[in-house]
Amino acid sequence: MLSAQTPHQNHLLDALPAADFERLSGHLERIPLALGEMLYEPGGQLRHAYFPATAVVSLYYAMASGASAEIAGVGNEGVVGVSLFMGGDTTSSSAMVMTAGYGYRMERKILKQEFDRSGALCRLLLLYTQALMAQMSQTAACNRHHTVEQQLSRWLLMTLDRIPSGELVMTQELIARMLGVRREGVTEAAGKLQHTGAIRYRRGHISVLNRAGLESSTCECYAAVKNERNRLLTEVHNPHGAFTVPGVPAGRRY
Amino acid sequence: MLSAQTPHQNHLLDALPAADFERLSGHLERIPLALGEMLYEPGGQLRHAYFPATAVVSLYYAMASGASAEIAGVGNEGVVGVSLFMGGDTTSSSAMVMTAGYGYRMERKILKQEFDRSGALCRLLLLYTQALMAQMSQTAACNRHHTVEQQLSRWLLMTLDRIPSGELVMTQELIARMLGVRREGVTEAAGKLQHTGAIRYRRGHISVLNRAGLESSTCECYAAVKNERNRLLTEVHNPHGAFTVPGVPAGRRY
DNA sequence: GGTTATAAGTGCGTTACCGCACGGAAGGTG
DNA sequence: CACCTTCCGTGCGGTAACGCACTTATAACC
Repeated sequence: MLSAQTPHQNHLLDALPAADFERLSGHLERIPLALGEMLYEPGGQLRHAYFPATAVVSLYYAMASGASAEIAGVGNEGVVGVSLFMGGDTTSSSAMVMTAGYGYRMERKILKQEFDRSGALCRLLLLYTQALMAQMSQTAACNRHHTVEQQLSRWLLMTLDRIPSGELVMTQELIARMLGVRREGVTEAAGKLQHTGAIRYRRGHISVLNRAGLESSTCECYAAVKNERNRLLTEVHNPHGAFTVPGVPAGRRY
Repeated sequence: MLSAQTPHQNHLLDALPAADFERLSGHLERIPLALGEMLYEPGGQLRHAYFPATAVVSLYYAMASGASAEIAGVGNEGVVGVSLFMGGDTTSSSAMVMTAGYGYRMERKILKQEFDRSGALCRLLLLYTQALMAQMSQTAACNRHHTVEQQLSRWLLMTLDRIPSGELVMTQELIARMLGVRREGVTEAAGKLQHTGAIRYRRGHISVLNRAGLESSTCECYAAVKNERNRLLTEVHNPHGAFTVPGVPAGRRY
């Protein structure tokens, strides 16, 4: 379980006022999330919500043909399982761990209870859900109009923003499934990015050498999603803002 | 304003228990919605939420290049302006009336007040928002994998489900902008559908002659969105279910 | 009823991506 | 070290959709 002194590194949890956090901390279970682990599948009953810390999770839709497409990614900025508090309990999409790491999970019942208190967590969850919708919208538009190279760059940048290091453990095959394109298409696009020096590739590992290079290769969608999230969740990125409780040592939040 | 005896024909409003509806009816303003009318634009401050009755509204994203892509459609099953109660107040997408008709609008402040009561409307709005997210997800996946003809069929079916008649007043140009494809692409796809006898086209009017034909031309996405919406909002389509208040004449709801 | 704006159809070269079938390389395993 | 699985690179024909230029039709308007 989680102590108030631990830097837990999920922005939503971090943004909670001390009182709310104290009430919940005993119900937050720190768990490892392994690459490829399914957090939920279509129609399955969700039992927990997951707050990623160092892990990154993909929400994607699997078609009848076997093809798939990522809807949105979730990392330390958000939570997996919004349908728990939205009331639907499950979804028609799937959630898979794309970058191994750890996170915190909370039981469905506890989350619902807390949500129904209409307190800080409720407000944060709703705001995050709107940010998630913005990401979904952008994904839909991006799928329609942008090239594989642009989308790959976007995907790398968004994942990079969610992990502590500059290295992604990630096969092209998996990226291709998420982008909903051929594996060869990813190979080709990644080759171009490697050629310009933006990334370096070696068998399941991508090192980002030049962020600016990626940013110039991507489409407007990356910035659009990021801006909208910042707008909606400023206090989450600014923990000494509205939610800071007087008397709490500055060092409590990182 | 709206009397409780009026069949208002928005499923969310109709699903409200009598007590909740009474409280709100004075704040619901029946308004015409004209083709092409913008209900909101990116970053603009929303002042009302709109509950379409016979009108159909498109939520879409406009890219810097001028290209656009529909994110989701909203008709009598939903509400335009979820960001009002989600807390973000505005969005990065736009909302335009695609089929003229009428609807009901409610002031932002009133909606927020009611939402914060955590009553029936709150619950319905959250469930609808999840259904909207499912639609967005499906749009993203559909954009990635399906042909223009499949998407056109889906689009026609979804619009058809939201209007009383079998005739859509709609130019190919506008459909193309919403699907994010070329106008010629729509011409070609519509030509095929007309050839098989599914629809009939004449300068800005589409008559659906054979629903089953459209359904066989579309992808799984149409049924997926519809099923998920039914799952989430069953009581909305079954007004004599959970929300029916004893003592209210059966004829009150149509 | 002739004019005009708008909507819809057509043709053609171009392009991005697909599907498939390989060959080759990296890295873990016995 | 040799092996073998997994991952990555490449080539090639096929195709859906694009961009552009243009014609034809339809309805509305004076």
